[in-house]
Amino acid sequence: MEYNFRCTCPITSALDVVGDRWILVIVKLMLLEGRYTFNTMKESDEGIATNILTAKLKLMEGYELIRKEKLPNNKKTNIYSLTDRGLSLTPLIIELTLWSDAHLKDVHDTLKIGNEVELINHDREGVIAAIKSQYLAKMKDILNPDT
Amino acid sequence: MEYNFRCTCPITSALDVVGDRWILVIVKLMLLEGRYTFNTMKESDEGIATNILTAKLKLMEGYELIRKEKLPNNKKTNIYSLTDRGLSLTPLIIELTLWSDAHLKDVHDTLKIGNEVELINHDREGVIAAIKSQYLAKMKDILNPDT
DNA sequence: CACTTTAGTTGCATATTGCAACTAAAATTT
DNA sequence: AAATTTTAGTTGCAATATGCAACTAAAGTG
Repeated sequence: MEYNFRCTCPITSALDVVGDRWILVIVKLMLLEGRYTFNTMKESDEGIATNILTAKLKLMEGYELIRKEKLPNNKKTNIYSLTDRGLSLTPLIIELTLWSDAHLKDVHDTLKIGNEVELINHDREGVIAAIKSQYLAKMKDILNPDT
Repeated sequence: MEYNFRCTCPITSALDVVGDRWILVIVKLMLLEGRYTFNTMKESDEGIATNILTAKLKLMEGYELIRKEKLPNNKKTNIYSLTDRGLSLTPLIIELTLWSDAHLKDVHDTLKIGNEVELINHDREGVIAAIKSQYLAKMKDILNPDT
């Protein structure tokens, strides 16, 4: 994978990896909406085009943010799952949620915010840990139905 | 300002505003590197082209992430400063720093990380508050030299 | 009054994103 | 087992964003 960093700054370098229009959206689809196949991702509200989805999934696999595998009994469906590296973007997702709640409600009238913000403000670390462990448990169940 | 949101998701909507290659980099230049004029920003390590810088500053002003003003005694130099909305992106910047430290050191050998990560891990909220208050004090000093 | 600084603009090339239609293999239905 | 549907893409083309390099105009400086 050809990383291409603009400079030595850690912040800019992180943005060289995840600073685009789609990667963090895809992380959200996987982490918070439980989507783990190509088709369920393409059917999301965001309406991502299939060529873009293909390209971004390939890129994210190269960056080791996600993994692509198949179940033993199905040669067709690809299961995409977040790696630890991808999962560790959870705090970023959390901060985007908080920023939206604080700053976009007035300019975006159909913005859909539930009670996540209160939960996060009450126990940020707990929410992050819960999201991660629920994700891992779910994917383990999908990839290792027994055990 | 014509916001254009893909859907009702708060995370995706936040990315509709700041999810590009430059906006958060510019926030960093202002917040952490003390740059507040066009020329000092263009001279940063990131090497941003002047047409892009012009376009992004205009966009950020439209989004009310930054403000553009002049000092009374200088009709030439524009002073760009972060609004509260822009300043509240600080936690996002912090998380990008942490993610870089945890995940890019091995693939980016010239990545420059100091002791920020320890400070953040020791007192995240304190670091965020300190960055914000130092920024506000500095800009106040520049825009209101007396008082 | 010449020179430099500041903040851009302009023209053009390349890269990224987006749309719509199409495809091939695997799985499912009849 | 043949036809249909599902899954995961690919392909061609248009539009938008990013990048490079040279240029400019107004303001400030020596």
